[in-house]
Formats: sequence, C-alpha cells, structure tokens
Amino acid sequence: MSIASKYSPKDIENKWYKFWDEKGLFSSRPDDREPYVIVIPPPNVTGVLHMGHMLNNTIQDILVRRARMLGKNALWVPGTDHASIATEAKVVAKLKEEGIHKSDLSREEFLKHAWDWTHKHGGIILQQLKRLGASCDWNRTCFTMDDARYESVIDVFIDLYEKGLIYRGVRMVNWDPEARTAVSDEEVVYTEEQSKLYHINYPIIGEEEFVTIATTRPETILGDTAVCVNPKDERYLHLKGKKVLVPLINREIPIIEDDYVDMEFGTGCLKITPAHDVNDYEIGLRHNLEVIDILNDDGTLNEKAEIYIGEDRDLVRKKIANQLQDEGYLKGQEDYTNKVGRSERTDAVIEPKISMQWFLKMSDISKPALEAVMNDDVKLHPAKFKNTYRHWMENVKDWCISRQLWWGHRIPVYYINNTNEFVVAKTQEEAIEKARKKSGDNTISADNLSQDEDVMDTWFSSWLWPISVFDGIRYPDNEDIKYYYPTNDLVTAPEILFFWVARMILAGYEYRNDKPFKNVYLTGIVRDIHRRKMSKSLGNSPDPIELIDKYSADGVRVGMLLCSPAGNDLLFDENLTEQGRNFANKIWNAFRLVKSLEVSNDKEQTEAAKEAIEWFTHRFSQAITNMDKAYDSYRLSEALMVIYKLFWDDFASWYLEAIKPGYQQPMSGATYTRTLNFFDRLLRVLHPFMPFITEEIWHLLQERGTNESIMVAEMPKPEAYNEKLLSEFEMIREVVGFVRNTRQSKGIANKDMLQLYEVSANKNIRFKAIAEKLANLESFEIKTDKSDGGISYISRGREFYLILDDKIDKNAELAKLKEELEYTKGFLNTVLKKLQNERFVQNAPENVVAAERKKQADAEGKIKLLQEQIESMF
RNA sequence: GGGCGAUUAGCUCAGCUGGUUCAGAGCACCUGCCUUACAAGCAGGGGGUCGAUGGUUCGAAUCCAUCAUCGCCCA
Repeated sequence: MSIASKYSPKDIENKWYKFWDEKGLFSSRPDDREPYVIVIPPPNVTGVLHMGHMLNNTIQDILVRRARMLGKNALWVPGTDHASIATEAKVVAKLKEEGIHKSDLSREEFLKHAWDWTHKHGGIILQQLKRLGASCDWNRTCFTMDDARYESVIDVFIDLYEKGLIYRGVRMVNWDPEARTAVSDEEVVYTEEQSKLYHINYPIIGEEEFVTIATTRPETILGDTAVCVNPKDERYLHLKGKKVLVPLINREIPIIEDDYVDMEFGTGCLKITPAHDVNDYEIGLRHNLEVIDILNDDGTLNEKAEIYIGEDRDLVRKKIANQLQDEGYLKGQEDYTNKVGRSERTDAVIEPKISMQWFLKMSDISKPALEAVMNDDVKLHPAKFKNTYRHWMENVKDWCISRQLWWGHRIPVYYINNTNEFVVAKTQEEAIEKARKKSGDNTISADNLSQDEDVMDTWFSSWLWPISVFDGIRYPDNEDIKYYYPTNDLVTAPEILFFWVARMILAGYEYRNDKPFKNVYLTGIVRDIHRRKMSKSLGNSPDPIELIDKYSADGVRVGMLLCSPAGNDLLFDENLTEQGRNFANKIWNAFRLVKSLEVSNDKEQTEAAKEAIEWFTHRFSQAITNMDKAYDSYRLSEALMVIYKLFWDDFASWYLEAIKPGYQQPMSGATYTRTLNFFDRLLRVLHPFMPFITEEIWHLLQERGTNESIMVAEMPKPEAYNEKLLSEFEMIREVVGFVRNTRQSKGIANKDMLQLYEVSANKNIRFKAIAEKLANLESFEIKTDKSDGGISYISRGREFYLILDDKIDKNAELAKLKEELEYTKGFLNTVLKKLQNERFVQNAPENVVAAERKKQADAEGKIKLLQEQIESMF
C-alpha cells in the first residue's frame, strides 16, 4: 500500500478520541494502584475555549496521560463553574434584548432563564476540550451548581458560621453599579485616567473666609461630613474647632484634624465623605463622623444628596461643577491623572460603598495554608511564587463572600420578621425550627421568615472543588474522597493564585485536614507576539478550534508547549503550531520509511545497523533519563524538547539513515525488529504530548488487539547508559560533520566516495561503519602515520585525515591550519596562565586543576600536530 | 509609596549550591540541494564583551552593592 507523504490528522483524531472514550480508557475508579489525580480548574460554564485554556489543559493532559502510562490509576476530573457575575450579566443582557428587565422577574423566573441559558450554552467548552484530546473522565463531570456541589457550599457556609468564622458586617465594599453587586478587591482593575481636580471653597461659619479643598469628585461633597487638616499644618491652626458649610446644600460640618492628611497634596485640606471613600471611612470611624450615603445601588443619587436626586453620578459631577462655578464656590480646576477602579466584569467605575455583607474571617483559617506552602508541603512551580504567596497570606483580609446577585448559591440565612435577627439553616423547615427556638415564639412560620437575597462569591464554591468533586464535604468518608484526595497536581494561572489556589489550600486543611494537591504548576499568560494579553476586545486571539483544524490537535499541543516554560508568559505565534504540525509530519514520514522496509531472513545484519542499534539503545536511555528529570521538575517544554531532538536529530537523521538499506534492498530481520521496537518506545514517550498521531502509528506499526491502546501502554523506564560510548559516537558525528562540511566547501558531490583515515595506535575505530555510511566513505581505516596526506581534523586528541588528492587547495589549507594553530596557542596560553598561578593550583579543587592540565596536554598535542602538518605541506 | 521578580544570540528562553572548551537550545536568518521517508524536507553556516558600574575571589553569566530599564503584586 502507498501511504501519503503528508500526514492528514482530521479523521484520525476523531477516530481515536471516539475509540478511547468508548473503551472507557478515560475513566477511573478506586483500586489498589497508586492514584494520580488532577481536578480541572473549572472554566466558566457558558464560556468558550480560549488560548489560555488550550495551554492549561494541554499541560494537564500531558501530566495525566504520562501518569496513566506509568501505571498509576490516573484520573482527571472535568467540570465547570457557574461564574455568577459573568453569567448573570449575560443572561440579563440576553433578556434585555428580548425586552425583559431583570426587575420584572421574580427570582425563580430569573433563575429559570439562567438555567435555560446554562443548558443551552453550557458545556460547549468541555466539548471543545475533547478536540484537544483531553483525557478527562467525563462520567465524573461536575458543575459548581449541581446538586451535590450546591449542597456542599451551603453546608460549608453553615459550618463556618457555626464555628464563628462567618459574620455579617458593615463594610466599605467595591460596588459595581452596573452589576449592582459588591466585587472583591481583586476584581477591580485600576487604570490611570484623565480627570480634573476641582478646587472648591467651603465658607467658614462666622467668618468671611473660606477653606479650599481639592477633589476629583465634586458630586460627593453632598455626602461630606467633615473637613480635615493635618494637626501639624501651621496654615490651618486657626481653624481648630471651627465649622464650615458644604456648598450648595449648606450643611454644617466640623473641621477635624488627622495625621492622614498629606500637607503637600492639593490644598492640604481634605473633605471627608465616609460613605464614599475607603480612607474617609476609616477617618470617620476615628472621629465618630456621620455616614451619609448619597448613592442608590445603580449609581444614581438618592434623597440624602438633597439635590440632583435620581440622576446618575457621572452626570451630576458635570452639573455640580457648573453650579459651583456659577455660584462662586469653584476656585479653580486643573487637569489631573488619577487611578480609577473599574469592574473587571462590567467595566463600570467602581463606587466605594457602605453596605451589609457577609465575611469570612481569614486570620486563623489561613495559617495552615500559609505554612503548607512555606514548608513545601504544597509545592509551587516555579517556586518564585512562594514569596508572593507569603506576602498575600500574611496580609490577608477578611473575605467578603456575599454578592448581590441571584445566580449562585443563595445565602442560607433567614431573617425573622424583617429584622436583623436571623438564623442560619439549610432549609426553610430547619429555619423555622431554629427561629422558634431562638425567639421563643412558637408561632413563627414560613411567612415570618425571609431568606437573604444574596448569593455567595463564585470562589466560595470553587475553593471546595478538590473536595466537592468527590463529594467529600457531604460524605467525608466516601470511597472516592478517601482514595483520590489529596490530588497530585493543579495546573492554573498565577493570576488566580489568591482568588482560588490559596483558598483551596485553606479549605483543604479546614475540611480534610490535608492539602488539596501536592504541586501547583503555574502557567504563563498567553500573549500575542507584541506581548499584549490575548483578549476578545483586541481581537488578537486565534480561535483554538480553527487552529486545531489547520494544524491538528497534536500540532497545536506541541506548539503551545514548545515555548512555554513554567511561570513565564507565552508569546503565542502561529508559527509555533506550524512547527508542531511539521514535527507530526516528520514522525509520519519516519513511519513511512519503516513501513516500507523489506525484510529478508537471508540478509545479514550490517555493521552500521549493529552499531546504530547499540548506540541508539544508550542514547534512548540517556534521553528519557533527561526527560524524566525535566518532568519531575515540571519543565514540560524541556521534556518535550528532549524528545523532539531525540526523534528528529537522533532517530530520524542518524539511526534511520544508518540502518536504511540500499535502494530496494531488504534488511535483516534482527535490525527490523529492533527498529520497530525503538519506534514503538519513541511513540510511547511522545504519546503524552501528541496522543493522536502516536496512537495511529502505534496501531499501523504492527498488529494490535482491538482493545489495545498506546494510552495504557507502559511508559519506557530509564536504564543505565554508557556515557563513554555516547561520547565516542559524538566524536564520530563530528568527523562525519567534518567530511560533509569539506564536501560542501569544496563542491564535492555526495555520491563521490572519499577516503578517511585516523592516525592512531589503536586497533579499531568505534562506529566506523556508521561513519562510512553517513559520510559516504570508501574506507575509514587506521594508519600509524599520516604519510598519505589529506586535510586534517583534530579534536579531543584524535587526528583524522581526509584524502582529497588534487582537490586540495594548498594555500587555503595552509591558511586554515595556521589560523587554527594561532587559536590553539592562544588557548594554551590562557590555560598555562591559570596553571602558573600558584593560588589557583592551591585553592581550586583537584578535579578542576586536573581538567586544566588535561586541556594543556590536549592543546600541546594539537599544536604539535598542526605544526607537523604545516611543515609537511611544503 | 511598599514588596517581589526579571534583564544572556534577531525572537522566546535554559544555564542548580561560582570551576569539565560554558557561553547553550528552539525558532528566525544565510548558503547549497526537488539525494530512491519527509521541500511541512536534507546538508552546512554565521550570530552574544551574559543591562551598566564597582566589589568579593586564584577564578563571576552565576555571589554582593549601587544604578538603569521592564514586568507583576499591594497601598
């Protein structure tokens, strides 16, 4: 049969994915083998695959496939999270298009829409992962809002509340007026924006004078409850104890003193608006100031503002600036660049806002999580993230876990008769019972209770993920959790080290008294070649599925990995996937060659083949030893590079060339068998990186059973290898390179056979036959002297001569020899300088000195040879 | 403003506790080849005073200090 010279992956990839899935090769259940577990960082249920996912999941698949082939009971648990803000925003937007406002719907009606949306768009991303070859156990697919996970989250809330770790508090939160919810500090993105600094005069009561304050937000003066100066500021000593009037609304507010005020900034006079600025809020607490919240949840002004009620804050800013100007309060304005916080989700300008929220106390619960990373019980790769982690954990703030949304896990708190009295309970029935007990009022019924309207932060469900996917919250003694927990590796982006990773570790110790995973592999961020983060708005992200269509899943996987060392950003370029595709093609063509080999039992094994087999056996062991080292330190791109070079440079360019019989000639059975065996083992080490093509070729290479798969074939193990033998082969590579180089520079065709000899006292040359074959030599013999002439190659204390007769350009050759002589003399000089330095000889370790002496001897020998040769040229 | 990290070939990166020819890899580039597996290929080649300046040392890309530039996190 003839096999196409170009590998066409499409049908092959679909075929094998289906095969693996149908044979149940992805699934795992507890047994007596050692488990190897990864839980997927759950992507947004309604999201689509982007390049970050591609990188991340490629890495996970490589790890899990390798573990499977190492004989472990490997499990990769897939799933998605409900992404409450993002999903709710999408659903709200979709309803809006249909002319429905969220406020028109009841909670139940809205949730029905949200579930419809989830069922319609949910899980697309998981289907896409299959194209990539992801070997997840799909039977175990989890969702943060499915019954088991939902209940786990509620249980945990109740448990932590009962432990006294969850409390309700008034806090300054980051309010997103668009999403109408609080968002965490981490979800606010600060960027520099152009704005104006307004200087506003506040009349001092009982005087004709003013104090001038500077602000970028004149609309907030309506919420002012003080003006503050630094007590050391001599300019304002006379103001002590006085009061001023807030312009436009003429509210009387005191002048207070606080060290917080920066005397250098603005006028040195600060307006205090406790309801709308975090720092002002703190100052307000210290000075017992009134808190006047002038904003509605949607960012419009409320009646406490007294004027401009119902208008949006942005609009009011301009109007108020104008009014201040008209009424003579505005002393001036200047252009100003300041940092503005915007919501990561909606891009709305974040308003600091006082509100009632639920918090998790972090100080105690975080201690074991900090310790675990510091003592490497949980290892971060690369370890440089330990510092960042410690810094965050040592300054950890209480976690605001409530969100003013409907899509998510509803807070299990029931208020009694619309008061601030509440009970925390899993169900309404339980709540009634608890409420009766708490109030002593046995008439309390469902009508007297109202459940908290808010849901929990999405991270408050995903922090349980490594436990909840095994249902270990609800059933802490079930077989799965006992077998699979703690998991082995977590692969994720450094951006969510605190959001998610740290909190999972925390939850692990709180609920399992053990770490959730042993290693955290932090990938880079995928950027474009201009270092810009890939994003929809920039349109600089390729569609992963299109990439797979174009370059194959194997190609894309290789491409993603080739340039993505752990923790470094990956500058994605389609060029890389092309390289991956080309590699697949190389493997394919190597297979074509092997497949075309004819075997004859009469045929004796050639010397070249014998040598090649011996060499490659050792070379293979060396490479997989290095590969394992790279794997063990989570340097996956390095592991791939080792195998890439092993296959391409060693196997294809040297081994196959060495064993390849003459045109239409058969080869010996022994060589053929060994070659098949090498190919088989190469496919195995390649499999985690390129699952599809390896499976395809593995089946074409020889007859396999209908249930056999390379996916579960045994991974070759590193064996001892002979370094000396390998280094002798490198010598031969050099010599062949020398011959090829000489051919090229002298224009000698490859088919013209040449004679090479080595001047040596030894009896034979190792890997002689390979050299003869690959350099196309008529002979490669040992001679005792160099009387036959030729141009020389001297290296590692060995001398080789290539006979070229009339082809030698004596002058050029002489010049080359002289140049080399000069270089070697210079080199010898530096070595001698070292050796003549007594302090070096005394202080340096013995082996280093010995090495220098060897360098000396080698150089001296080489100089002698070169000189002799130069002389003999005349 | 505080903390962390980086700076090595045109690009992306290796280079562990200073010392084996230690200045490397992949890609890109240049030259020659449609050689009977592969032009998605083969063979060969050029390219870096390791950000700067000082210091420690017999010896520094590697350790220390200062500076410069960049990035990330926090306020």
